[in-house]
Amino acid sequence: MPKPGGSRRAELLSLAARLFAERGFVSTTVRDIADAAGILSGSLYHHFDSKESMADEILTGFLDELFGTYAEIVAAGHGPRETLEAVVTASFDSIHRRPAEVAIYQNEAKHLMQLPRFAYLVDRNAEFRKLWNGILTDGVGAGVFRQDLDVELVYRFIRDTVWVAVRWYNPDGALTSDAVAKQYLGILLDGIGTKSG
Amino acid sequence: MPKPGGSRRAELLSLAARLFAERGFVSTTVRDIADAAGILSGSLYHHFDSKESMADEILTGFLDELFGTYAEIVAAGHGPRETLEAVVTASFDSIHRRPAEVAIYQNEAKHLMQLPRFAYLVDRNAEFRKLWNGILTDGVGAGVFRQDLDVELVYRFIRDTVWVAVRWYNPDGALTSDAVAKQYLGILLDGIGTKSG
Amino acid sequence: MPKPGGSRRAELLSLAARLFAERGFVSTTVRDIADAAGILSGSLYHHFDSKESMADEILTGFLDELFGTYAEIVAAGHGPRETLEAVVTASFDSIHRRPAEVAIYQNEAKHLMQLPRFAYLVDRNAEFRKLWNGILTDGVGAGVFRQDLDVELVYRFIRDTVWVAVRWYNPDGALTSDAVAKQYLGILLDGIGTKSG
Amino acid sequence: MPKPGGSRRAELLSLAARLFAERGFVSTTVRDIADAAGILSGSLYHHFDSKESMADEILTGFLDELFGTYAEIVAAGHGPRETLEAVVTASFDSIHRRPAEVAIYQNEAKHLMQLPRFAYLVDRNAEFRKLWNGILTDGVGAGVFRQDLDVELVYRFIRDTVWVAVRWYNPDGALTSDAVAKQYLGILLDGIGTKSG
DNA sequence: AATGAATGAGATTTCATTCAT
DNA sequence: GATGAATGAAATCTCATTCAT
Repeated sequence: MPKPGGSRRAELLSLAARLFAERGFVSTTVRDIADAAGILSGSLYHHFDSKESMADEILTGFLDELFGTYAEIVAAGHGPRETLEAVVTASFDSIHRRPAEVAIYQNEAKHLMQLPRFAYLVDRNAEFRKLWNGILTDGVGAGVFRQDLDVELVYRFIRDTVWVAVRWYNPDGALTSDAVAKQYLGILLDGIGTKSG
Repeated sequence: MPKPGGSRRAELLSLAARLFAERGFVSTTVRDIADAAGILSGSLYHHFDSKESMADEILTGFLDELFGTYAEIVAAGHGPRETLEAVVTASFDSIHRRPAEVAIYQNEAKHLMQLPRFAYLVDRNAEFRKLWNGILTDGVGAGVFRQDLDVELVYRFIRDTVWVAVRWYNPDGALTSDAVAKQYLGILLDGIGTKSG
Repeated sequence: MPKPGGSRRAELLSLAARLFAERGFVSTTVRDIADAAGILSGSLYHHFDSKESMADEILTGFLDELFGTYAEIVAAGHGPRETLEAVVTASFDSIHRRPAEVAIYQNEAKHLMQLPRFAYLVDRNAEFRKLWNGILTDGVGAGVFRQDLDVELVYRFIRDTVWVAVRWYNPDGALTSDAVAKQYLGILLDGIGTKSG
Repeated sequence: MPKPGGSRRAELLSLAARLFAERGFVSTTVRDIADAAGILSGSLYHHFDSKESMADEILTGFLDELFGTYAEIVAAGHGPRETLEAVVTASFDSIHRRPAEVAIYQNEAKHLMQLPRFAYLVDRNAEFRKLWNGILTDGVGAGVFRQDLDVELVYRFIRDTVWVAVRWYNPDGALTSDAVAKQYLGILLDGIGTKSG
């Protein structure tokens, strides 16, 4: 079980992530992954001790990176509006750079979370909620966001809209993740209606 | 194979829908459904000829109803803003009334769509896009929505935000689907920012 | 369980025979038969107590008739050659009149014979062999058939060639079973070679 | 899925062929085959992807060999009588060497042929008919076979008689396939009747 | 005579995983 | 690092049969 930075490991994880994202965790067979890697399914077990552990490693790596980025943004100490813009932009950027990982997180977390080994997903969810909800609450308190918002509801709307974009966002397309973020923030902050609408 | 319309069939479909929504289509076993119904798994095949055909029937029924409602709204002939409000409200209402069906549509359509028997999902998607995109385009043309919108992008944001709500909306909770719709439309049309923000 | 001459019974047996002949006994489901009769599979059990008993009744009826005919031929007391011609002709005729029954006998007897309830098939086989083999032996003894024949082998060749014809003989075709019998007897008795061949 | 050619595969196919021949394709369970091989039924799927594909491989292998032999005979360029003798003898020989395969071809082809994957059986049948029918037609034209033969009928009689022999021929018995062939050709060419008969 | 619902046994197949080589 | 063969558990599905109504 070669643990440290084997590049073969990384390749295999990347393949697995792509397949998990495309077909779903349960529907992706160990043989699918092995086929994609050009080896036999049994051979995968020289690298990982289970299919679950692949998903685990994929998610852990992704979440560590994502929350690291969030931490940096918070550490910068900007106001609620700028912070919101930054986390939204960073989130769309993570969709751009790690689409497979985001998709797995989006689609599988709910089910995986129920397994003890994935308990950390529950914690990450709580952490995530605390961060985003906090930004909104601060913003309402600071008067930069409307006073009549149901913060919890707005939090959910934003969270879902941002992450679900992984379903259609194309990393190779003309529309950059920054552009998507800008458009979304425009709508979110000012609405789609005209003054007269 | 009893005719569609038998009440036992409907009961079983309802149970299946709930389980498919909770655990996912692939992870729900035929035995799970049979257990829930208090019969043996083989007995289900007296009513349906496969697990797939259960999903088929669930989705067909749901989509027929949903698009029927949409058709009525369009037929009413209101302006873009009112029409948008009506379809958003109707969509949240369908989440309220058919949460399992919406969840299945959200979570499984992408995979099921690839099977020939579910080809109609592709058509429904196109129909859906045409309707919602059309409302937005009309609204921009009529000056009730901002001229600088990327309509396709806004369409996706709205679509995703509305439907993904099925993940957290609780039909038995205090927050009604109408209230959710109102909040969302408020944000969508006017943004969360204050004038001064 | 209506036993005596119900015409519904006869209809159902006829349907079953056709299906057993076409698809094979094991591959024909009770539901196939019920479908063909326009009733539900459970309803068949008002007429017969099992799928096996249908096959039983079909075979018994057919064999009684066939061996009745053979008995009449033997009772006529003709010479070996005429008797052989008569049983061959009668056999092709039974293919004409009862193609489904013959096909079942041909294709399923080997397997059914192993079940206790079909033990009579073994007896019938022995009876059949005794009759045909006897005719050939008599013929060789009487000098109407060649002295150098391996009677057992010739018996098998004739038996197989005649009965296997059920696979291609078409009761509705232009070629009558009598014509087929004549052609076959011509070949059998005189060969296909020319004197000079 | 190991490449065709693995020796384990060949062993398993041979076992399967024997069982298919004895019990019939549908009545032979995958477990029967696995039991005979001393492994679990699921393990068979390491080598073959379905029961059907086993039958497929068995039949393909057999037919390739058989038609190869026929091609050699035709290529030898003998007259109709010698060619007929050669193909009949070769056919009885194939019953001797591959009794299981012949039995499967005899008993199951009719049903398997209806499946798309076994469409080649239809082609082989046509090829077979063309060859045998051609020999007979040539022979009638050349005057070595009687002028009054219904060639199509004779073709069927010969075909059936030869192949159906698989039902009783015993590869381990005293009667060799060559002896059977000689007896049959004797009857076929000269008849069983005496000149005076 | 038939329906509608179910049983229960067993079939084929899937697949993560193990392990000797 | 990989192969090739297998396990074992569980999945979907089939189907003859039963039985209350």
